[in-house]
Amino acid sequence: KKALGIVLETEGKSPLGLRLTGIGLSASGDNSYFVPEKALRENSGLKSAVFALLTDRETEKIVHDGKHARIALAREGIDFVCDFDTMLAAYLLDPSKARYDLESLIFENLGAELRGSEDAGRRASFLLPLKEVLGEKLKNQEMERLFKDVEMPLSTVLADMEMAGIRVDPDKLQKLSAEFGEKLERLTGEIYELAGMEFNINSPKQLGEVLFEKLSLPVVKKKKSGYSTDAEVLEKLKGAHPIVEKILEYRFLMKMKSTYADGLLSLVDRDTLKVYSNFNQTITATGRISSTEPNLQNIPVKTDIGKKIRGVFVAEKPDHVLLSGDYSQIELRVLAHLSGDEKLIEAFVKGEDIHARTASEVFGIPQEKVTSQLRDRAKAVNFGIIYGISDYGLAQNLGITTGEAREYIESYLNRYPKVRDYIRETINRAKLNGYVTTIFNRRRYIPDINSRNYNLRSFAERVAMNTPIQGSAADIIKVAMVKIYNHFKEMGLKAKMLIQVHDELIFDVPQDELEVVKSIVKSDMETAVPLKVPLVVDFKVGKSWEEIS
DNA sequence: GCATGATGCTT
DNA sequence: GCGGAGCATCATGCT
Repeated sequence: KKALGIVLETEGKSPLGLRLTGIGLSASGDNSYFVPEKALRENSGLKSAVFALLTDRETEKIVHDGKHARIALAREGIDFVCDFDTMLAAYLLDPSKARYDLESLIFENLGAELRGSEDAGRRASFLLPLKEVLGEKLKNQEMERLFKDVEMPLSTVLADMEMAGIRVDPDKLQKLSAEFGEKLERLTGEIYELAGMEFNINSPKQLGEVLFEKLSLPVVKKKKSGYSTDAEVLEKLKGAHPIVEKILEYRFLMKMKSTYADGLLSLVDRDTLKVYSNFNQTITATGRISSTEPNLQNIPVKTDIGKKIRGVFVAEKPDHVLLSGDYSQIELRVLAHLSGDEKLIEAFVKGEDIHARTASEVFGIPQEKVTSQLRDRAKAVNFGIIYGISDYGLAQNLGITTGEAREYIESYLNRYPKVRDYIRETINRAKLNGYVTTIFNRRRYIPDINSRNYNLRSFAERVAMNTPIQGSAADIIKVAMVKIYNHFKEMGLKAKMLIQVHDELIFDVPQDELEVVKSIVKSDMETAVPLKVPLVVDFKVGKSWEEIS
């Protein structure tokens, strides 16, 4: 196979406004070419030759940011899939870096310094040598399969998700915004009345002065720059003055209006009535995907008002529905797998209520006698284990003393001894190697693990134990996404993957495809990676995201 | 216009 | 002094 480095010049924002303005090509060493926009706009022989090259099976296509390239070329009618994405390779080699721009990679790996004026052809000439260096490193670190079989194909899946977009109902959003706005106006007046003055409620500084100086409320917590006024503080002050509850409600409604109602409205495409999120593959240190503009991974779900926001996301057409498939307790199942703890494995094999089972174990009572309060505490302990437990954090979360929290943790680790072993071994591995890994050998460096600073070291230890769990769960859902995408394509289905929210996938599905799509998604998600425990996926179907939450 | 802190939303 | 991983908004202070 002949290798070809490709650098696209583009203008505009992805995916709708993205325009191709030039192509740099380099087949080997010093030979590089630049195809300007003018040549791409006319039906020249050059243009068809270049476009043919971009889909040539016999050419190994090397690109920096293949997802972006796929989106840019889709507008030109090209179904572009690259063979080696240097951005993804660099991300796997060190997922904690702030940026993965081509210029830095060329400097770091090849020692060449590019001046700003270099054209796309010249930049393309570095892609082949860069690929050699990064590819060799991936091979040495046993990440070739993660790269070739997971991340590379996933970038195609994500590109198509970004281009698909998600349909919203702007009228519904507009009404919610107005409703929030009216309530906020009323609250603003009431807060000014109770404060005896007007001030900017959105300013933590001014709010702190009103609460703790003018109204003399007790100071619960301080921040670097003064009083803390966060929700945790306000909850404690609830009984002290009627203004506190009003402020809590104001904060909540302001969040709903500014971030969700108005924020979302500003991103709706007026022609398609869709939002086109960016699913970023090289941001998180653990291997998760992130989402921006809009962030579709933090749409409210916990409150009734929040759920109304989800109600604005709808299926694309009248005869389509939204389908969600979400992994049940994937991180605890990954922990059961990684630790090999017999009792934890048994709980999942038997299909038990895992939090109730934990409560039974930790508090030493039969499962039938577990109250909802004890179950909630056990649930917090389970989260604590996943996030890298600290007695302080658990105590904070449950409103108990650190001593009690320490007892809960000890009890848990005594009941699940191999989880204790697993945590100890993981931290030791981090200290020895300087990094931890996931089931697919994804790697994260933990530089502070041997720090003499207790805080830094403790944080690093929590990161060391959390990353293999969160990262392995990310590996699993990524594999599932690639499988599902390929199966949809093979079967010529119209169903489209729209959103990934860490342990959940959302699809737009024509009604008449629902049953076949559901069975594909179920088997691909549940058999994505064989673990020592079963993977269980729950499904919901509805016309809006609210209905499937 | 840009960076940072405080805050709050998700999994 | 602090639970893991993110992103968006507003206020504020700086260039």
